[in-house]
Order: sequence, then C-alpha cells, then structure tokens
Amino acid sequence: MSTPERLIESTRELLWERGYVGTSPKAILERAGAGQGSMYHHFKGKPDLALAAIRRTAEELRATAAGVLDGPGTPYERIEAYLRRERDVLRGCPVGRLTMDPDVIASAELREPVDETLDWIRERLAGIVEEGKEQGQFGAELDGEEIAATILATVQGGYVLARASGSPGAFDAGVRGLLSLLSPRSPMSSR
Amino acid sequence: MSTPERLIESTRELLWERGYVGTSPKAILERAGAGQGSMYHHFKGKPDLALAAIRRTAEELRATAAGVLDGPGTPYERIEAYLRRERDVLRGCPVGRLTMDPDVIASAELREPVDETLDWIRERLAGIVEEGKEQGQFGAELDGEEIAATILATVQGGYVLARASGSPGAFDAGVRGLLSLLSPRSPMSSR
DNA sequence: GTCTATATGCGGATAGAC
DNA sequence: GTCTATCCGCATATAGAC
Repeated sequence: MSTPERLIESTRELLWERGYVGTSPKAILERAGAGQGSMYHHFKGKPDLALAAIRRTAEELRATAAGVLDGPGTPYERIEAYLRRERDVLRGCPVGRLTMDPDVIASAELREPVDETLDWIRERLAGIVEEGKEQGQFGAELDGEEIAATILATVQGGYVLARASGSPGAFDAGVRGLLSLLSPRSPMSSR
Repeated sequence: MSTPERLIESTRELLWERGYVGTSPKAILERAGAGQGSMYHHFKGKPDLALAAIRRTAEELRATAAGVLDGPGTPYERIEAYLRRERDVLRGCPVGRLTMDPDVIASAELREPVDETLDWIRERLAGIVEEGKEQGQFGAELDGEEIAATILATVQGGYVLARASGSPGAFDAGVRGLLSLLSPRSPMSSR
C-alpha cells in the first residue's frame, strides 16, 4: 500500500476509535509507519487528511448500506436486513460518532460527508417504507420520511446505549423493539 | 457561588460542548475564573473534576426525565411527553454524548454514572410500556424492555441526525415516526 | 518523497509563596 | 484557599537535508 493510502487508512481507524479531537498526527504517523515529512508532503495538515479519511469512510458506509437495502425481499425484510446486519456494535458508527466531535461540526467541509451519508440512508429507507405502504405491508397512516428517521435514529442511538453499558444487548433490544412495531399486518387486513 | 461550584459548573458546560477529550483544565479555569492552584486544591485532577461534573449532570437528567415520566396521563401520553419535552436538540444529550468519548468509556468510574442514568431511564420507560399493555393501550405482543430501548435509542440517535444536518428537523421527524408506530389502538379493539 | 531537526504553544500537573 | 512559577511532554507545523 502506498504511503498516502496507509496514512488515510490509519486516520480512518483512529477517527473511529478516538474521534477527530482525540486523534493526533503523531498517532497517525506511528500507525502508518511514516514520518512527519511524508504526511505534510501528501496532505496540507490534519484537517485535510481527516477530510480524505472521512470521505472514504462515508463512501464505504453508503456502499454497505446499499448492499443490504437493495437486496432481495419485501420492504419489511429489507429493513429488517438493514437493522440486523452484522455490526461491530461496541465500536459505534464510524460516521455517526463524528457528529459528537465539536471540531467536525464546526467545519462545514468535515461535516458535509457525514450529513450527506446519513441523509442518503434516510432517503433510501423512506423510499422503502413508501414502497411497503403501496403494497399494504405498512399502514397508510405512516409517513415514510418520519419512519426512516426513526429507523436510522434507533440504530444510531442503539450504539450509544450499547457503549454506555459496555455490551451490545441494548442495541439488539432496540432493534427488536422497532421491528415488533414495524411488524407487517397480515395481507389485506387493515388497522 | 463557591470556587468548587464554579469549577464543576464550568466543567459540565465544557463536557457538554466539547466532550472529555476536548476539554482542557486550562479552558475550565478560564471559564470558572479560577487559577490552577484552586483546581488542584479542590480536586485531584481532570478525571476527578470530570467525575464530579458527570455525576451532577447525570443526576439532573434523571430528575428531568422523572418529572415528565411521573407526570399525569396515560402511558402513551407520558411517553409522548418524554419524547416531545423541550430539548436543546443541537447541543445533544449531555450524558449520551459521553459514550463517544474514548477516555470516558475506558474508565469504569467515569462510565458508571452514564450507564446508570441511561439504564434507569430505560427501566422507567419499560415499566410504563408494561402498564400500557395491561390497560390494553399497547399490544400484548410488545416487550416493555425492547420498546423502552427503542424509545431511548430514537432520542439518542435523533440527536445524532440533528447534529449531522445542523437542524433539529430530523430529531422531530424520528420522534413523530416513533409516536405513529406506538399510537394506541382504540380501546377494546385488538390487533 | 521521505527523513531529521527545530519551533511554539498547550495539556496536565507539581511546588511553594502568600 | 488561591496565586505564580516551573516542569515535561505532546500537538501541530515548518525547514531543509538527503
């Protein structure tokens, strides 16, 4: 792997583990096995390198989500697949955690890929919910955009609960609870 | 206000704004209008002061939540009151945000009040859901603990979505979505 | 491109005067 | 109790040699 590549990958790991404020150039260099000169040759500084890292992480998360959301199955099944997909729960969301970083939120450039990614997932979920409504799998009284926000928030908040307790249990409980609320009525019945 | 008081209050504010890693003793002292000596006279160091601040914030959040959850109304109404209570959404949750702080999670002592508080709210919510089931307001197929986790996760995740987008809209949307899913069936009807 | 040297200031804390 | 002085090392970056 090239030096810039190793720098970006090391930064991605550290941003996930420690956030932007908690990540120092020195730690990045040690992990990447590079010297100071390399980093400042390829990147303008910490914010510039972080931007490259965040963009890649955001891209990757979108791809992962798309893989599940575009999969086979009914709308409910695809949402279930999204909620139950394998996750390293205690590590948290590599994108969502950045929203708690004051320096990320303060920078329009750093915040943009975060916002865009979560928004993209939300829109995809909203479309699937609307699809489910058309098929009668979800009640007509539900609002796709709202339910999408609920689904994504449950995931993001699930990470918070899990990390607080030091165990993934609360994440899984939240997901099961949401799935029970979303559980499709039998075909042709109405509320 | 006494000097230790001012130190604790300043620390609480900074922990909320910038997290543990992003908060320096120097910043605390400036905000509190105190000198280095005062801080190290009253507290053993940054972790000790942070512990006092976190405990107080946790206590305060429990009290606020209790005020709403113990209020009047049906179980659904109390949950709605909890979800819709006034919040400074873009600031995030002063307790939940600490779960993204690596140094807080790494310290059993600092993590404890965070864990305890979120767990306490979860248990209270679970009890209210069970109450609602007994009264036929919620379906018997729902699990109190799971729904409680979903509710709390929706709130915690709502903060994430709102901060990502720079606007409270997504928080509110997630709450409305959840309320529509929880919406009680008319009395005496069954699923 | 990568390395080592160097720089300024902050993070976190101790010592001891008042 | 509070202040100032002082400490060591890290955070972040620049300069210039190889």
